[in-house]
Amino acid sequence: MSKGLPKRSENYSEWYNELVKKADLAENSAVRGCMVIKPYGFSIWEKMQRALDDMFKETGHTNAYFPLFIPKSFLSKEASHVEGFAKECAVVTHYRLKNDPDGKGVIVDPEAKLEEELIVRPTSETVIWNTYKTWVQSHRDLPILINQWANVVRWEMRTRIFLRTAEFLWQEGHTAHATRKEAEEETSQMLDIYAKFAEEWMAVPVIKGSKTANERFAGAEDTLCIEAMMQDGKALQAGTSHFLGQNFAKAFDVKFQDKSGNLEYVWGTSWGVSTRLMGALIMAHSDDLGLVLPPKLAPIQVVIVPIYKGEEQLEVISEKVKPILKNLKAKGISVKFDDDDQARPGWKFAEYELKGVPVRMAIGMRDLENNVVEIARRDTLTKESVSLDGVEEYISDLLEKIQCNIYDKAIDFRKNNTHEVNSWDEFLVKIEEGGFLLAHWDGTSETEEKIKDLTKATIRCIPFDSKEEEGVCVFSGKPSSRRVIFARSY
RNA sequence: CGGGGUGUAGCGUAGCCCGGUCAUCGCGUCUGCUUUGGGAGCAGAAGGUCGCAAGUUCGAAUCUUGCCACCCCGACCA
Repeated sequence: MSKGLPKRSENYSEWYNELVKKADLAENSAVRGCMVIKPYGFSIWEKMQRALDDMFKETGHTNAYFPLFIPKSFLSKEASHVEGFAKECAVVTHYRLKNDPDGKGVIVDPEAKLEEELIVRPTSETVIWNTYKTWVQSHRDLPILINQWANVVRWEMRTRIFLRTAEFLWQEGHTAHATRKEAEEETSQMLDIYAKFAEEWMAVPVIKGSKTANERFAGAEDTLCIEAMMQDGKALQAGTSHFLGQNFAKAFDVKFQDKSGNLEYVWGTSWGVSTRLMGALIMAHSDDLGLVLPPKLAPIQVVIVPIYKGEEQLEVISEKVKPILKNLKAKGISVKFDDDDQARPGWKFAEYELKGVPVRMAIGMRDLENNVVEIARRDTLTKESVSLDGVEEYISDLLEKIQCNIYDKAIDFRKNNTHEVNSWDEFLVKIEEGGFLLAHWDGTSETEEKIKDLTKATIRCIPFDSKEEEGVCVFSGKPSSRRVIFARSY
């Protein structure tokens, strides 16, 4: 482990790449655009999965699994859906290899060509709706509330670890309902869950809103999203929830008989968050010393570093630490006692800072004499001496404080980097400074496109909470009734 | 797919312009002793098809050509 991370202020993306590697979250793999998620990184993802999965279950969803491969013909059934994904699909054409006749390794057996080529799922709407068709006949079969945890593949031209990889892990919820209203409610309920997760677990404040037509999911009638701001001022879409209308029901002929005996098309939703959230988590809180993890998602919440000379002192300290470990664990706090003799305290301090462990306790003979322990916070980098009596309570309160503090910090950052702009000149200046711009927009795709071409900024969302307000489009001067959020994004 | 860059020990690098004891240095690893309150010190040791292939040459990490991989910037996207 070499020391030192690039500075965020000097090269943000290099800082990010190095941090991901040095904190042992993930690394690039032999396959271009794909990543190896390492144990430390994966355990954060597992914590995210657990929290989200619990929330899905609480709202009546169950998990299931649909296949990785999709018949090519399925993709072409929903016109806009094909258009959205066709350019980035991996295609399976053969099912067998054979030894190269020239003796060099293996080749694809030309004899073993598939009759119908298979697409590696970029998302599963098509297989799932093709299945729902057989599951739904009556209104009694509805709603269907299913989620799956899976990997998907989108053949991206440019990839970035966690933020955009060719293969990524995610969950995709796919629900079917009898009424438009119910499907719409589901769509917004799931968005609320994502927002709650982002804010309460990840400590990342998000803005809820809907996407413009340009940014909408291919195949959806409406796409809702949560948008977060990263420390470089760029926006990151952290989750999406789609109201599919009857688009997929019509494409796959999914009908049900309602109470009065009429045949109706089913209403659908789909919603997902991915390992991209790992990128959001990293970029929202971390600093030049390494990761800063919210306690609720930290694989190790507290690390105890003994400071000692010789076996005997370590013995004494270990004895004192034992009940603390036990009590913290009893409170559901994950704690590690690092008595590894191979590394010195200073090295450990730096290492756990790099890995974002929220609380560090250092305990040596000097502390024992005074019945105290030194407690250091990762988020503020402050240290203080705390009495050993009732230290477990103290830690448990501190973890909550840290969770709140990093959320507050992120919210302040967003506030300081969000600006209302009212003229095109102002827009051009502010967009270079980064952050979110609240501006009036005339509602047309043409204007949105032009602004994107000129500034690389897109409309991240039309926020739900934006107030009705008369104004004129920042670009075209046409009338507008509410502000939207413009930003450069990941 | 365009434009730029990089490829030398597990990791990070010097050397490349101007071919010849040049394979450099740091981290890490191993051994021993001393250390332990912010990335330890000393002594010793191991570790390399210089991305791959062909060519030029008496001689190639260095020059030429081709290929491969990765990174950055664009087009595309969660």
